[in-house]
Amino acid sequence: MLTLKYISENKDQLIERLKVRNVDYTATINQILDKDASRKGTQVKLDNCRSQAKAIAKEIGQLFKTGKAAEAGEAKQKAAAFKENEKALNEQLTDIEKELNELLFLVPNVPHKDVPKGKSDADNLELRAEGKMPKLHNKALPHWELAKKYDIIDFELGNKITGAGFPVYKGKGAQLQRALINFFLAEANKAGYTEIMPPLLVNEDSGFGTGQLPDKEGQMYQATEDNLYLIPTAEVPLTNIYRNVILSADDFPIKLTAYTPCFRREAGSYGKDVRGLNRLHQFDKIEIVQVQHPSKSADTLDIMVNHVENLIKKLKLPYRLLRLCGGDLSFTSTLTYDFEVFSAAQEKWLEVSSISNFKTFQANRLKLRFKEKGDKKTQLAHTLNGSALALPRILAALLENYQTPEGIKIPEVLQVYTGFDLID
RNA sequence: GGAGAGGUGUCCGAGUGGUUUAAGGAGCACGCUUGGAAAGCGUGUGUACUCCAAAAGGGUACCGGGGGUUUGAAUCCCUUCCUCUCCGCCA
Repeated sequence: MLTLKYISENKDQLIERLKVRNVDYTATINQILDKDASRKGTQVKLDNCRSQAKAIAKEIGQLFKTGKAAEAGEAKQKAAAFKENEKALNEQLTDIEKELNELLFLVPNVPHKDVPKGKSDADNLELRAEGKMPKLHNKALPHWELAKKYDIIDFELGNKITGAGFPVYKGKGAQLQRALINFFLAEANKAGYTEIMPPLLVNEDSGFGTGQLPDKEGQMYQATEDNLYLIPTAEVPLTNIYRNVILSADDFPIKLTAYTPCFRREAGSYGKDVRGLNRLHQFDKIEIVQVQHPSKSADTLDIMVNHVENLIKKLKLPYRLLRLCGGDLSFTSTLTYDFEVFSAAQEKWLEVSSISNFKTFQANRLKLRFKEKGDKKTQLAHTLNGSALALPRILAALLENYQTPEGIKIPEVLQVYTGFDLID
Protein backbone atom coordinates (compact mmCIF):
# COMPACT_ATOMS: atom_id res chain seq x y z
CA MET A 1 0.00 0.00 0.00
CA LEU A 2 0.96 3.61 -0.38
CA THR A 3 2.35 5.54 2.55
CA LEU A 4 0.31 8.29 4.16
CA LYS A 5 3.23 10.60 3.74
CA TYR A 6 3.27 10.04 0.00
CA ILE A 7 -0.47 10.46 -0.32
CA SER A 8 -0.58 13.71 1.61
CA GLU A 9 2.44 15.20 -0.13
CA ASN A 10 1.43 14.25 -3.67
CA LYS A 11 -2.33 14.28 -3.51
CA ASP A 12 -3.21 15.98 -6.78
CA GLN A 13 -0.51 14.31 -8.79
CA LEU A 14 -1.50 10.96 -7.34
CA ILE A 15 -5.16 11.35 -8.29
CA GLU A 16 -4.07 12.32 -11.78
CA ARG A 17 -1.73 9.34 -12.19
CA LEU A 18 -4.34 6.90 -10.89
CA LYS A 19 -6.72 7.98 -13.66
CA VAL A 20 -4.58 5.84 -15.97
CA ARG A 21 -6.30 2.93 -14.23
CA ASN A 22 -9.64 4.32 -15.41
CA VAL A 23 -10.86 4.96 -11.88
CA ASP A 24 -11.23 8.24 -10.06
CA TYR A 25 -9.81 7.91 -6.55
CA THR A 26 -10.47 11.50 -5.46
CA ALA A 27 -13.15 10.56 -2.94
CA THR A 28 -11.14 7.75 -1.37
CA ILE A 29 -8.04 9.86 -1.07
CA ASN A 30 -9.94 12.70 0.54
CA GLN A 31 -11.43 10.24 2.99
CA ILE A 32 -7.96 8.93 3.77
CA LEU A 33 -6.59 12.38 4.46
CA ASP A 34 -9.57 13.26 6.68
CA LYS A 35 -9.26 10.01 8.54
CA ASP A 36 -5.56 10.56 9.01
CA ALA A 37 -6.17 14.01 10.45
CA SER A 38 -8.60 12.62 12.98
CA ARG A 39 -6.14 9.82 13.73
CA LYS A 40 -3.48 12.35 14.60
CA GLY A 41 -5.84 14.42 16.73
CA THR A 42 -7.04 11.39 18.66
CA GLN A 43 -3.54 10.12 19.15
CA VAL A 44 -2.36 13.41 20.60
CA LYS A 45 -5.27 13.40 23.05
CA LEU A 46 -4.61 9.81 24.00
CA ASP A 47 -0.89 10.40 24.46
CA ASN A 48 -1.54 13.37 26.71
CA CYS A 49 -4.07 11.45 28.72
CA ARG A 50 -1.66 8.56 29.19
CA SER A 51 1.13 10.88 30.09
CA GLN A 52 -0.91 12.44 32.90
CA ALA A 53 -2.22 9.10 34.11
CA LYS A 54 1.34 7.87 34.32
CA ALA A 55 2.36 10.82 36.44
CA ILE A 56 -0.50 10.21 38.89
CA ALA A 57 0.28 6.52 39.11
CA LYS A 58 3.81 7.40 40.07
CA GLU A 59 2.55 9.81 42.71
CA ILE A 60 0.31 7.16 44.22
CA GLY A 61 3.26 4.87 44.51
CA GLN A 62 5.18 7.52 46.40
CA LEU A 63 2.24 8.28 48.68
CA PHE A 64 1.81 4.66 49.64
CA LYS A 65 5.49 4.34 50.28
CA THR A 66 5.49 7.29 52.64
CA GLY A 67 2.40 5.98 54.42
CA LYS A 68 -0.03 8.65 53.23
CA ALA A 69 -2.85 6.23 52.47
CA ALA A 70 -5.62 8.80 52.64
CA GLU A 71 -4.03 11.06 50.05
CA ALA A 72 -3.34 8.07 47.90
CA GLY A 73 -7.00 7.18 48.00
CA GLU A 74 -7.89 10.62 46.71
CA ALA A 75 -5.36 10.37 43.95
CA LYS A 76 -6.82 7.05 42.96
CA GLN A 77 -10.16 8.64 42.27
CA LYS A 78 -8.48 11.21 40.07
CA ALA A 79 -6.77 8.41 38.18
CA ALA A 80 -10.05 6.64 37.59
CA ALA A 81 -11.28 9.55 35.47
CA PHE A 82 -8.17 9.38 33.32
CA LYS A 83 -8.58 5.69 32.98
CA GLU A 84 -12.05 6.00 31.57
CA ASN A 85 -10.98 8.73 29.23
CA GLU A 86 -8.04 6.67 28.06
CA LYS A 87 -10.21 3.68 27.39
CA ALA A 88 -12.63 5.71 25.29
CA LEU A 89 -9.87 7.41 23.33
CA ASN A 90 -8.08 4.15 22.76
CA GLU A 91 -11.20 2.57 21.34
CA GLN A 92 -11.68 5.56 19.10
CA LEU A 93 -8.13 5.37 17.88
CA THR A 94 -8.35 1.64 17.19
CA ASP A 95 -11.50 2.17 15.15
CA ILE A 96 -10.04 5.07 13.22
CA GLU A 97 -6.86 3.15 12.47
CA LYS A 98 -8.84 0.19 11.27
CA GLU A 99 -10.96 2.35 8.99
CA LEU A 100 -7.89 4.16 7.74
CA ASN A 101 -6.20 0.90 6.94
CA GLU A 102 -9.23 -0.37 5.07
CA LEU A 103 -9.24 2.80 3.01
CA LEU A 104 -5.54 2.48 2.28
CA PHE A 105 -6.09 -1.06 1.02
CA LEU A 106 -8.43 0.37 -1.61
CA VAL A 107 -5.81 2.49 -3.32
CA PRO A 108 -3.67 0.73 -5.92
CA ASN A 109 -0.07 1.52 -6.74
CA VAL A 110 0.81 4.60 -8.77
CA PRO A 111 1.28 3.77 -12.45
CA HIS A 112 4.66 4.70 -13.90
CA LYS A 113 4.59 7.49 -16.46
CA ASP A 114 5.32 5.01 -19.26
CA VAL A 115 2.14 3.04 -18.58
CA PRO A 116 -0.08 3.49 -21.62
CA LYS A 117 -3.72 4.41 -21.34
CA GLY A 118 -6.17 1.63 -21.95
CA LYS A 119 -9.05 -0.39 -20.63
CA SER A 120 -8.15 -4.03 -21.18
CA ASP A 121 -5.45 -6.38 -22.42
CA ALA A 122 -6.40 -5.34 -25.96
CA ASP A 123 -4.83 -1.94 -25.21
CA ASN A 124 -1.47 -3.24 -24.03
CA LEU A 125 1.44 -1.73 -25.89
CA GLU A 126 3.38 -4.16 -28.04
CA LEU A 127 7.04 -3.19 -27.83
CA ARG A 128 8.44 -5.85 -30.08
CA ALA A 129 7.67 -9.24 -31.57
CA GLU A 130 10.49 -11.61 -32.40
CA GLY A 131 11.19 -15.17 -33.33
CA LYS A 132 10.25 -17.22 -36.34
CA MET A 133 6.65 -18.38 -36.68
CA PRO A 134 6.71 -22.12 -37.27
CA LYS A 135 5.13 -23.64 -40.35
CA LEU A 136 3.14 -26.60 -39.15
CA HIS A 137 2.39 -29.63 -41.25
CA ASN A 138 -1.21 -30.11 -42.28
CA LYS A 139 -2.01 -32.69 -39.63
CA ALA A 140 -0.77 -30.49 -36.79
CA LEU A 141 -2.68 -30.80 -33.51
CA PRO A 142 -3.28 -28.57 -30.51
CA HIS A 143 -1.20 -29.55 -27.48
CA TRP A 144 -4.01 -31.34 -25.66
CA GLU A 145 -4.34 -33.71 -28.60
CA LEU A 146 -0.60 -34.15 -28.80
CA ALA A 147 -0.47 -34.88 -25.08
CA LYS A 148 -2.92 -37.71 -25.61
CA LYS A 149 -1.35 -39.00 -28.79
CA TYR A 150 2.10 -39.38 -27.22
CA ASP A 151 0.72 -40.17 -23.73
CA ILE A 152 2.78 -37.49 -22.01
CA ILE A 153 0.06 -35.57 -20.15
CA ASP A 154 -3.11 -37.17 -18.83
CA PHE A 155 -5.80 -34.63 -18.05
CA GLU A 156 -8.49 -37.21 -17.33
CA LEU A 157 -6.32 -39.02 -14.84
CA GLY A 158 -5.86 -35.70 -13.08
CA ASN A 159 -9.63 -35.31 -12.98
CA LYS A 160 -9.89 -38.68 -11.32
CA ILE A 161 -7.23 -38.06 -8.71
CA THR A 162 -8.00 -34.44 -7.93
CA GLY A 163 -10.16 -32.54 -10.38
CA ALA A 164 -10.01 -30.34 -13.45
CA GLY A 165 -6.86 -28.28 -13.80
CA PHE A 166 -4.56 -30.82 -12.16
CA PRO A 167 -2.88 -32.66 -15.03
CA VAL A 168 -0.72 -35.75 -14.64
CA TYR A 169 2.56 -35.59 -16.53
CA LYS A 170 3.83 -38.96 -17.64
CA GLY A 171 7.05 -40.41 -19.04
CA LYS A 172 8.78 -37.99 -21.37
CA GLY A 173 6.18 -35.40 -20.46
CA ALA A 174 7.29 -35.51 -16.85
CA GLN A 175 10.93 -35.55 -17.88
CA LEU A 176 10.43 -32.54 -20.09
CA GLN A 177 8.88 -30.66 -17.17
CA ARG A 178 11.90 -31.49 -15.05
CA ALA A 179 14.22 -30.42 -17.86
CA LEU A 180 12.51 -27.05 -18.14
CA ILE A 181 12.76 -26.52 -14.39
CA ASN A 182 16.45 -27.34 -14.42
CA PHE A 183 17.12 -25.16 -17.43
CA PHE A 184 15.35 -22.14 -15.96
CA LEU A 185 17.02 -22.55 -12.58
CA ALA A 186 20.44 -22.96 -14.16
CA GLU A 187 19.95 -19.76 -16.13
CA ALA A 188 18.82 -17.89 -13.02
CA ASN A 189 21.83 -19.16 -11.10
CA LYS A 190 24.09 -17.98 -13.92
CA ALA A 191 22.49 -14.56 -13.67
CA GLY A 192 23.40 -14.37 -10.00
CA TYR A 193 20.15 -15.31 -8.33
CA THR A 194 20.38 -17.33 -5.13
CA GLU A 195 18.29 -20.45 -5.33
CA ILE A 196 15.74 -20.96 -2.57
CA MET A 197 13.44 -23.86 -1.76
CA PRO A 198 10.71 -22.16 0.23
CA PRO A 199 7.67 -23.59 2.01
CA LEU A 200 4.66 -24.08 -0.24
CA LEU A 201 2.21 -23.13 2.47
CA VAL A 202 2.31 -19.72 4.06
CA ASN A 203 0.61 -18.08 7.01
CA GLU A 204 -1.75 -15.14 7.04
CA ASP A 205 0.94 -12.55 7.75
CA SER A 206 2.80 -13.57 4.63
CA GLY A 207 -0.39 -13.38 2.60
CA PHE A 208 -0.85 -9.82 3.76
CA GLY A 209 2.79 -8.99 3.25
CA THR A 210 2.72 -9.45 -0.51
CA GLY A 211 -0.87 -8.30 -0.94
CA GLN A 212 -2.71 -11.56 -1.71
CA LEU A 213 -4.75 -10.82 1.38
CA PRO A 214 -7.20 -9.39 1.95
CA ASP A 215 -8.46 -8.84 -1.61
CA LYS A 216 -7.37 -12.03 -3.40
CA GLU A 217 -8.27 -14.46 -0.66
CA GLY A 218 -10.68 -16.26 -2.98
CA GLN A 219 -7.86 -17.06 -5.39
CA MET A 220 -5.85 -19.06 -2.89
CA TYR A 221 -6.39 -22.57 -1.64
CA GLN A 222 -6.60 -22.61 2.10
CA ALA A 223 -5.73 -25.18 4.73
CA THR A 224 -8.37 -23.94 7.11
CA GLU A 225 -7.58 -26.25 10.01
CA ASP A 226 -4.17 -24.63 10.37
CA ASN A 227 -5.00 -21.28 8.80
CA LEU A 228 -2.41 -21.65 6.06
CA TYR A 229 -2.56 -20.85 2.37
CA LEU A 230 -1.11 -22.75 -0.56
CA ILE A 231 1.13 -20.37 -2.43
CA PRO A 232 -0.23 -18.95 -5.71
CA THR A 233 3.35 -18.02 -6.66
CA ALA A 234 6.84 -18.27 -5.16
CA GLU A 235 6.75 -14.49 -4.91
CA VAL A 236 4.89 -14.90 -1.62
CA PRO A 237 7.43 -16.93 0.37
CA LEU A 238 10.43 -15.34 -1.35
CA THR A 239 9.41 -11.75 -0.74
CA ASN A 240 8.25 -12.51 2.79
CA ILE A 241 11.77 -13.60 3.68
CA TYR A 242 12.32 -9.87 3.99
CA ARG A 243 9.17 -9.01 5.91
CA ASN A 244 10.02 -6.86 8.94
CA VAL A 245 13.65 -6.53 7.99
CA ILE A 246 15.93 -3.52 8.02
CA LEU A 247 18.72 -3.88 5.49
CA SER A 248 21.74 -1.72 4.99
CA ALA A 249 22.22 -0.07 1.61
CA ASP A 250 25.18 -2.28 0.72
CA ASP A 251 23.01 -5.41 0.98
CA PHE A 252 21.53 -4.50 -2.41
CA PRO A 253 20.80 -6.03 -4.79
CA ILE A 254 19.12 -9.04 -3.24
CA LYS A 255 18.42 -11.59 -5.95
CA LEU A 256 16.43 -14.73 -5.27
CA THR A 257 15.03 -17.46 -7.44
CA ALA A 258 12.88 -20.47 -6.68
CA TYR A 259 11.13 -23.25 -8.44
CA THR A 260 7.77 -24.03 -6.86
CA PRO A 261 4.45 -25.44 -7.82
CA CYS A 262 1.80 -22.73 -7.74
CA PHE A 263 -1.80 -23.25 -6.69
CA ARG A 264 -4.62 -21.06 -7.92
CA ARG A 265 -8.31 -21.54 -7.56
CA GLU A 266 -8.96 -19.48 -10.70
CA ALA A 267 -12.53 -18.95 -9.59
CA GLY A 268 -14.62 -17.68 -12.47
CA SER A 269 -12.49 -19.00 -15.34
CA TYR A 270 -14.18 -21.01 -18.03
CA GLY A 271 -14.35 -21.84 -21.71
CA LYS A 272 -11.61 -22.22 -24.26
CA ASP A 273 -9.15 -20.20 -22.19
CA VAL A 274 -8.86 -23.09 -19.80
CA ARG A 275 -8.44 -25.80 -22.41
CA GLY A 276 -5.46 -28.11 -21.94
CA LEU A 277 -2.50 -26.39 -20.31
CA ASN A 278 -3.75 -22.87 -20.88
CA ARG A 279 -5.01 -22.38 -17.34
CA LEU A 280 -4.42 -24.77 -14.45
CA HIS A 281 -5.05 -24.97 -10.74
CA GLN A 282 -1.59 -26.36 -10.13
CA PHE A 283 1.37 -25.45 -12.26
CA ASP A 284 5.13 -25.12 -12.01
CA LYS A 285 6.97 -21.86 -12.17
CA ILE A 286 10.44 -20.47 -11.64
CA GLU A 287 10.25 -17.06 -10.09
CA ILE A 288 12.89 -14.35 -9.83
CA VAL A 289 12.69 -11.72 -7.11
CA GLN A 290 14.86 -8.70 -6.44
CA VAL A 291 15.01 -6.29 -3.56
CA GLN A 292 16.69 -3.13 -4.72
CA HIS A 293 17.72 0.38 -3.80
CA PRO A 294 15.08 2.85 -4.99
CA SER A 295 17.56 4.53 -7.32
CA LYS A 296 18.28 1.22 -9.09
CA SER A 297 14.89 -0.42 -9.45
CA ALA A 298 14.07 1.03 -12.86
CA ASP A 299 17.26 -0.37 -14.40
CA THR A 300 16.74 -3.63 -12.56
CA LEU A 301 13.35 -4.08 -14.17
CA ASP A 302 14.96 -3.80 -17.61
CA ILE A 303 17.61 -6.32 -16.64
CA MET A 304 14.96 -8.76 -15.48
CA VAL A 305 13.01 -8.31 -18.70
CA ASN A 306 16.19 -9.03 -20.55
CA HIS A 307 16.80 -12.21 -18.58
CA VAL A 308 13.35 -13.57 -19.40
CA GLU A 309 13.64 -12.58 -23.04
CA ASN A 310 16.84 -14.58 -23.33
CA LEU A 311 15.16 -17.68 -21.94
CA ILE A 312 12.46 -17.52 -24.59
CA LYS A 313 15.02 -16.83 -27.30
CA LYS A 314 17.04 -19.86 -26.25
CA LEU A 315 13.92 -21.98 -26.55
CA LYS A 316 13.40 -20.47 -30.01
CA LEU A 317 9.77 -19.63 -29.45
CA PRO A 318 8.13 -16.73 -31.25
CA TYR A 319 7.22 -14.12 -28.70
CA ARG A 320 6.09 -10.59 -28.17
CA LEU A 321 6.81 -8.16 -25.38
CA LEU A 322 4.01 -6.02 -24.04
CA ARG A 323 3.87 -3.13 -21.67
CA LEU A 324 0.64 -3.40 -19.75
CA CYS A 325 -1.83 -0.57 -20.03
CA GLY A 326 -3.45 1.10 -17.05
CA GLY A 327 -6.53 -1.07 -17.22
CA ASP A 328 -4.56 -4.32 -17.21
CA LEU A 329 -1.91 -3.31 -14.70
CA SER A 330 -2.15 -5.26 -11.46
CA PHE A 331 -3.18 -3.50 -8.26
CA THR A 332 0.26 -3.61 -6.68
CA SER A 333 2.43 -2.78 -9.69
CA THR A 334 3.78 0.51 -11.05
CA LEU A 335 5.01 -0.94 -14.33
CA THR A 336 4.60 -4.42 -15.75
CA TYR A 337 5.94 -6.17 -18.83
CA ASP A 338 4.36 -9.34 -20.13
CA PHE A 339 5.89 -11.87 -22.44
CA GLU A 340 3.60 -13.91 -24.62
CA VAL A 341 4.64 -16.84 -26.77
CA PHE A 342 2.78 -17.94 -29.86
CA SER A 343 1.24 -21.36 -29.62
CA ALA A 344 1.03 -22.26 -33.26
CA ALA A 345 -1.64 -24.95 -33.45
CA GLN A 346 -4.24 -23.13 -31.37
CA GLU A 347 -3.00 -19.91 -32.98
CA LYS A 348 -2.96 -18.09 -29.70
CA TRP A 349 -0.64 -15.83 -27.81
CA LEU A 350 -0.09 -17.22 -24.32
CA GLU A 351 1.16 -15.15 -21.43
CA VAL A 352 4.20 -16.86 -19.95
CA SER A 353 5.79 -14.16 -17.87
CA SER A 354 4.88 -11.01 -16.04
CA ILE A 355 7.65 -8.80 -14.70
CA SER A 356 6.84 -5.94 -12.37
CA ASN A 357 8.34 -3.16 -10.34
CA PHE A 358 6.35 -2.61 -7.17
CA LYS A 359 8.61 0.13 -5.89
CA THR A 360 7.70 0.69 -2.21
CA PHE A 361 4.15 -0.61 -2.43
CA GLN A 362 4.92 -4.13 -1.19
CA ALA A 363 7.78 -2.96 1.00
CA ASN A 364 5.45 -0.70 2.93
CA ARG A 365 3.20 -3.58 3.84
CA LEU A 366 6.13 -5.87 4.45
CA LYS A 367 7.95 -3.26 6.50
CA LEU A 368 11.00 -3.95 4.38
CA ARG A 369 13.33 -1.05 5.00
CA PHE A 370 16.97 -0.13 4.66
CA LYS A 371 19.37 2.46 5.97
CA GLU A 372 21.90 4.45 4.02
CA LYS A 373 25.34 4.09 5.51
CA GLY A 374 25.70 6.44 8.47
CA ASP A 375 22.05 7.38 8.25
CA LYS A 376 19.72 6.98 11.20
CA LYS A 377 16.49 7.06 9.27
CA THR A 378 15.02 4.06 7.54
CA GLN A 379 13.58 4.13 4.03
CA LEU A 380 11.43 1.63 2.20
CA ALA A 381 13.21 -0.65 -0.26
CA HIS A 382 11.93 -1.47 -3.74
CA THR A 383 10.76 -4.95 -4.70
CA LEU A 384 10.48 -6.50 -8.14
CA ASN A 385 9.59 -9.91 -9.42
CA GLY A 386 8.98 -11.86 -12.56
CA SER A 387 8.23 -15.31 -13.86
CA ALA A 388 11.27 -16.91 -15.43
CA LEU A 389 9.30 -18.84 -16.47
CA ALA A 390 5.89 -20.44 -15.97
CA LEU A 391 5.95 -23.95 -17.39
CA PRO A 392 2.58 -25.06 -18.74
CA ARG A 393 2.15 -22.48 -21.47
CA ILE A 394 5.77 -22.80 -22.47
CA LEU A 395 5.17 -26.52 -22.70
CA ALA A 396 2.01 -25.97 -24.74
CA ALA A 397 3.91 -23.79 -27.21
CA LEU A 398 6.85 -26.20 -27.36
CA LEU A 399 4.60 -29.16 -28.10
CA GLU A 400 2.63 -27.35 -30.75
CA ASN A 401 5.48 -25.46 -32.42
CA TYR A 402 8.00 -28.29 -32.42
CA GLN A 403 5.65 -30.98 -33.70
CA THR A 404 6.58 -32.83 -36.88
CA PRO A 405 5.00 -35.85 -38.56
CA GLU A 406 7.74 -37.94 -36.87
CA GLY A 407 7.14 -36.62 -33.39
CA ILE A 408 7.85 -33.64 -31.18
CA LYS A 409 11.35 -32.31 -31.33
CA ILE A 410 13.10 -31.05 -28.22
CA PRO A 411 14.78 -27.63 -28.42
CA GLU A 412 18.53 -28.03 -28.52
CA VAL A 413 19.13 -26.11 -25.33
CA LEU A 414 16.93 -28.55 -23.40
CA GLN A 415 18.42 -31.75 -24.73
CA VAL A 416 21.20 -31.78 -22.19
CA TYR A 417 18.51 -31.77 -19.52
CA THR A 418 16.07 -34.24 -21.09
CA GLY A 419 18.55 -36.76 -22.41
CA PHE A 420 16.37 -37.26 -25.50
CA ASP A 421 15.67 -35.14 -28.58
CA LEU A 422 12.31 -36.44 -29.74
CA ILE A 423 8.98 -37.42 -28.25
CA ASP A 424 7.39 -40.12 -30.40
C1' G B 1 -0.42 -36.22 20.15
C1' G B 2 1.23 -36.37 25.86
C1' A B 3 4.39 -34.19 29.89
C1' G B 4 7.72 -30.41 31.26
C1' A B 5 10.87 -25.88 30.56
C1' G B 6 11.32 -21.43 28.11
C1' G B 7 10.58 -16.69 24.65
C1' U B 8 13.65 -9.74 27.59
C1' G B 9 17.30 -4.70 23.20
C1' U B 10 22.29 -6.17 17.78
C1' C B 11 23.94 -10.50 20.98
C1' C B 12 24.55 -12.74 26.02
C1' G B 13 21.96 -12.01 30.32
C1' A B 14 19.51 -9.91 35.27
C1' G B 15 14.81 -8.86 36.54
C1' U B 16 7.93 -12.55 40.37
C1' G B 17 3.49 -5.45 41.20
C1' G B 18 6.15 0.94 42.25
C1' U B 19 13.57 5.05 42.13
C1' U B 20 13.21 -0.41 35.60
C1' U B 21 13.81 5.93 33.55
C1' A B 22 14.94 -2.49 31.41
C1' A B 23 20.80 -3.81 35.72
C1' G B 24 25.39 -5.90 34.06
C1' G B 25 28.42 -7.66 30.09
C1' A B 26 29.70 -8.11 24.88
C1' G B 27 29.48 -5.92 20.16
C1' C B 28 29.32 -1.50 17.30
C1' A B 29 30.19 4.04 16.57
C1' C B 30 32.68 8.39 18.06
C1' G B 31 36.26 10.80 21.27
C1' C B 32 40.61 10.79 24.60
C1' U B 33 45.19 8.19 24.89
C1' U B 34 49.19 6.30 20.99
C1' G B 35 54.37 6.98 16.16
C1' G B 36 50.31 3.46 14.77
C1' A B 37 47.32 -0.20 16.87
C1' A B 38 45.63 -3.02 21.11
C1' A B 39 44.48 -2.32 26.08
C1' G B 40 42.43 1.46 29.10
C1' C B 41 39.10 5.60 29.92
C1' G B 42 34.77 8.54 28.39
C1' U B 43 30.32 9.25 25.48
C1' G B 44 26.64 7.25 22.52
C1' U B 45 23.91 3.06 20.61
C1' G B 46 16.40 0.07 18.60
C1' U B 47 11.51 0.61 16.00
C1' A B 48 6.94 3.13 15.07
C1' C B 49 3.57 7.08 15.74
C1' U B 50 3.40 12.05 17.28
C1' C B 51 4.38 17.58 19.10
C1' C B 52 7.52 21.65 17.01
C1' A B 53 8.11 25.77 10.42
C1' A B 54 12.86 23.15 10.91
C1' A B 55 16.76 21.86 14.10
C1' A B 56 17.35 21.04 19.14
C1' G B 57 14.26 18.88 22.39
C1' G B 58 9.69 16.56 24.14
C1' G B 59 5.34 12.88 24.42
C1' U B 60 3.23 7.85 23.60
C1' A B 61 3.60 2.68 22.44
C1' C B 62 6.64 -1.74 22.00
C1' C B 63 10.09 -7.32 26.99
C1' G B 64 6.91 -13.45 21.06
C1' G B 65 1.31 -11.95 19.42
C1' G B 66 -3.65 -10.69 21.29
C1' G B 67 -6.80 -9.73 25.50
C1' G B 68 -7.60 -8.94 30.87
C1' U B 69 -6.77 -7.57 36.33
C1' U B 70 -4.64 -3.01 38.77
C1' U B 71 -4.02 3.86 40.40
C1' G B 72 0.49 1.27 38.40
C1' A B 73 2.43 -4.94 34.64
C1' A B 74 8.53 -7.43 31.53
C1' U B 75 6.54 -9.26 36.34
C1' C B 76 -0.23 -11.60 37.95
C1' C B 77 -4.48 -14.02 34.91
C1' C B 78 -6.59 -15.82 30.10
C1' U B 79 -5.57 -17.02 25.10
C1' U B 80 -2.51 -17.92 20.94
C1' C B 81 2.13 -18.69 18.27
C1' C B 82 7.05 -20.30 18.49
C1' U B 83 11.62 -22.80 20.62
C1' C B 84 13.91 -26.61 23.62
C1' U B 85 13.89 -31.53 26.54
C1' C B 86 11.62 -36.31 27.31
C1' C B 87 7.82 -39.82 25.59
C1' G B 88 4.66 -41.48 21.50
C1' C B 89 4.02 -41.68 16.17
C1' C B 90 6.51 -41.29 11.60
C1' A B 91 9.50 -40.49 5.77
